[in-house]
Amino acid sequence: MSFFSRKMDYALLVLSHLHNNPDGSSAREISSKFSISRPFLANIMKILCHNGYLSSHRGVHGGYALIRKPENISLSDIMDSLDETFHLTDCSKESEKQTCKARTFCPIRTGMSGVHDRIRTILKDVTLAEILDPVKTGNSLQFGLELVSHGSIK
Amino acid sequence: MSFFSRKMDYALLVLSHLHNNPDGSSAREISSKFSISRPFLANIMKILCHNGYLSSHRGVHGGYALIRKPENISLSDIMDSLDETFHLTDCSKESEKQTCKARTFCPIRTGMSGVHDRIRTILKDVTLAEILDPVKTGNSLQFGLELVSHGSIK
DNA sequence: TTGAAATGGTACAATTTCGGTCCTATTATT
DNA sequence: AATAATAGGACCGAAATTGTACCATTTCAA
Repeated sequence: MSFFSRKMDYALLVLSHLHNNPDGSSAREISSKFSISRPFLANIMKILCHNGYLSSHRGVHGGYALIRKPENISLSDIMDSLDETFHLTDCSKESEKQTCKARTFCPIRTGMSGVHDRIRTILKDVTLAEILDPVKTGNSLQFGLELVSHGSIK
Repeated sequence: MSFFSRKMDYALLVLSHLHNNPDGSSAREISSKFSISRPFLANIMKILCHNGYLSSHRGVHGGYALIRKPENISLSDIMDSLDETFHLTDCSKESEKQTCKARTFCPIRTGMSGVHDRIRTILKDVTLAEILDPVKTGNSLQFGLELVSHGSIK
């Protein structure tokens, strides 16, 4: 399985596309451009709109437009909006009936929490702007270059 | 969903427990100590053994023992052994029929790759030793402290 | 020598999550 | 009036995760 769900991928695509099309676009247009299921994409756009990322306009020439600045949207924000808040383990979910019977003497709980925070820090730091233009942002410069030489995604 | 599967959690528990019990232990013992399904845990221990982390000994007083040093076991290693190699997106899986039809013009591929590498770096850097004793290792010191003050896992 | 306790291997079943569909209502444009 | 779009749901099938079962083999001890 992948760390990012398809919902998350598509949300990023939507936000990206709308950033490049300031006049807005429709679910039909985006689904066709990226060969994605239209109803599925529509669901995601509804969510993004509901969470304040997009403005919506009904009717024949309706559609969505991006209303939040990419610099102010973190990966963590988006995941939260999609109801996919990051958790390293079940244990790190705060609410929920904690079924783990070893909490009081769990030998890895503290150590795992450090890892949790390190990954969460990345997700909070990386913004949509950085995803869209990785070279311009200082934070990701090294990694953007590393990508090219390593070619971890081909 | 959690980033780490239950398999991964249990594997860490096993490795941790065996580190604290250098003379070895059995699946029965560990499953009972942590209130975990014995057959399920047994399956995981088989895998860990098969991948060279543990030595096994059959028979009445048999069991498993840790044979690799915690400092030489990264989270990434364990995930790979469990057949759960980290991928940020489907796109970052190299083999597999790449079904994404937007590869050539995907606006987020490069940016995502940077994030992929940053998380992968953490998973490769963090060792079992660090999980077991987060304060002693320099790398995680800051995060170990952050944990206490933030209390992200309660 | 027999039985119990352990691993080895593998197949199978239950459950949950994910990815996606469908339907109806509402709004806006032409 | 027709069409194209969003709004808000319920719903479903497939796949992954999680857990079980079974049987064989090894080892030790009574």
